[in-house]
Amino acid sequence: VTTIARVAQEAGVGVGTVSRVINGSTAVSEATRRRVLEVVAELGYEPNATARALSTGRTRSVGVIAPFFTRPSVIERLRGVAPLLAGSGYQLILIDVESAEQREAAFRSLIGRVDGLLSVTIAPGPADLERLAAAGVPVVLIDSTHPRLPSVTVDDVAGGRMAVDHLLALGHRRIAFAGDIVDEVHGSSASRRRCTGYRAALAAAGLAAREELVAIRPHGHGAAEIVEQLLGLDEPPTAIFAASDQQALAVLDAVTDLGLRVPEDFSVVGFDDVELARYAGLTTVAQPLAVSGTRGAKLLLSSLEGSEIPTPRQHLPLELVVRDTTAPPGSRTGPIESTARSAVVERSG
Amino acid sequence: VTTIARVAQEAGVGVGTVSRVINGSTAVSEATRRRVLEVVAELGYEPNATARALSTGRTRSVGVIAPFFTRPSVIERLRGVAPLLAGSGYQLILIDVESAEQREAAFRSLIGRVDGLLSVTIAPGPADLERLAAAGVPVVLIDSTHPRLPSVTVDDVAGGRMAVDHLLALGHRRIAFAGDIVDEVHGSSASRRRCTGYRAALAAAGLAAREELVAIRPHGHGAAEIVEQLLGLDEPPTAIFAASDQQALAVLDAVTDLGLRVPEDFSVVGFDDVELARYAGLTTVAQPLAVSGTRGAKLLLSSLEGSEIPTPRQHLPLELVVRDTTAPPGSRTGPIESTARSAVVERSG
DNA sequence: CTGAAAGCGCTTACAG
DNA sequence: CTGAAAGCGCTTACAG
Repeated sequence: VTTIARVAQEAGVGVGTVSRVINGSTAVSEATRRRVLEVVAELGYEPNATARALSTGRTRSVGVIAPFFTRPSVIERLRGVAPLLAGSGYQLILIDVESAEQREAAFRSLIGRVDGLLSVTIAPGPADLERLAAAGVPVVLIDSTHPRLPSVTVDDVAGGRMAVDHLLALGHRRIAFAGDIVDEVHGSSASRRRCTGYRAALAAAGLAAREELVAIRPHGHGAAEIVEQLLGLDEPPTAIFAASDQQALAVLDAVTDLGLRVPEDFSVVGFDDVELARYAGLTTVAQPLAVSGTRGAKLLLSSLEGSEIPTPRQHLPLELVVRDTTAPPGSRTGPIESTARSAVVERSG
Repeated sequence: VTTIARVAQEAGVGVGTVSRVINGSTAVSEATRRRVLEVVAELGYEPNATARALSTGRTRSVGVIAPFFTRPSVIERLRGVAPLLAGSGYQLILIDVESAEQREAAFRSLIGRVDGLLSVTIAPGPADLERLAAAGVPVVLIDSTHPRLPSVTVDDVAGGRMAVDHLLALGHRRIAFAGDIVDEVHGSSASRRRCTGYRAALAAAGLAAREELVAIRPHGHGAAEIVEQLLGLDEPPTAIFAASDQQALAVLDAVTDLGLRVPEDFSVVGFDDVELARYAGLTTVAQPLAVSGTRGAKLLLSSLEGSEIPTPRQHLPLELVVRDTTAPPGSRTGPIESTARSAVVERSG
């Protein structure tokens, strides 16, 4: 591998001079500049980014931390950040967090590796935050907040209310909630906030919250189980609000497998408005995912440039998108028949 | 920020000793080991990855290069690689290529930044390849091949044949092809190979290829235009094979917007079997995307460990998945009516 | 305008 | 078992 020393030798100059022409310093005579550039091209020299980073203290890359970054909602956020980053000359280091240990390691492993951090859904703990601050690494949060960090979020509580208000307006009275589990890996308190909105909407309608209608599961898993359980109740719900489209889509599948028709027999509302939701015809609370990425990236880029951030805590609007999975409650009110139930048992077996 | 020197000073030892305990060298007395570890914890010391990389020549990270990595098909491939990489302790550096310049810079920018490279769809050029080889950076290709590089691919030509054979078996005779444009950014010769399969299937059926039925466009764009053009022909096609699900889905939308019913009036076959395809009920040629990522990652990890790679060129199986967008050709044979056409004009205006 | 040298924060033979 | 020192490949004051 050709190094700067090799180039310097070949061009008959000092390494400092080579460094200067590479970095576009003006203090170089046109003649030497030309000669050095010639040698660089000839040798196909490319400066070692690691050495450069160590020397300058700048890595020219930003880290993006996200739990399960291949989830559709995260990807749609990334669709917003990638172009901005690419345009700014920063490299994108993606840290996928899929376990508690990875979450633990994520923030510390990035110190000295990145100039800035974009953290989706999860936020650094106090210790990491201090380290990050000491290292001068700006952090921007997407889908979570922190008293001392810029963030771009959405009003999840209001979103939850929107979803349930829609169901209430259709005439539903027994409305279930399917939430994502909140653990240290996912850290999705968004699900919890949406549940708060769910409860608030019910309360505002004068309806008592019924705990047997609230089901919390790891995201995307156990939907069949949830549905089976809910529909097995003496007074089964006629509709469900899922804290994410992923969850909602899984519920939709499970309900359909049970032989119920959506929305005639059962209504489903999701959250996010992921691309899939459109194809599935899912009624959902839409949040501008790509925009959240763009905004987050912009905030980070500003911090990186040392600019003042005028509005460090940005809120994005929510919108209810009514499609084909919600309707007034149908005639079916009792528990589902045994044949349908046996279908579930088969499935989970 | 605390450095190794600070820790050494605080612990009253040399930096070499600190380094040794951090790296688990056995040649350290239990007493000093304990003391150093104490100081490390107390100061919250984390070794600087950049300095470490420069010193050892190993970055402990691998680069993944992909054009438009947020495309569903690429994401599904990444779903295969992320867990493997995370499990191996390698960091994932993602290089999104969205322009010719980025493609140009992608490979060279990674030298000295990564220990290995996973390249999706695009392959390094001769110059980059040489540099990579000189730097000792192993490269593995996914969805493309190179005489000197390990790769995991699929038989696109055969896939194209499968799609068209299906359409032929249904009775279609005028079958169009919608391909992704092949440029230096995307470099998707997959589309071209699938077109080869398309032609081969037609030829095998004794049908002449009609060039006016072959449309090549940038992926995901211009589907409406393609459809309008095709259906405006004197002898319009009754079916289309799209080189990707993304393309197929766009075609589907365009056809539906024209007031045609799918599959009664028009059949559509895609390629990939992306998650969306299932929800859209798209008939498609399924390729194991996640598996391609897993295999690629495995190959790379093996190279990184210096192991011999038994089968450097892996082929994954293809499978036709028949869903709701294909059926025997219906009665509609003439050009579409003017009312329907005006709808298109509106749309593109 | 240019070279020699120090320094970035580690690791690792080399002595002892 | 441990310290001092060289070296990784750059950048950047500092002299000249």
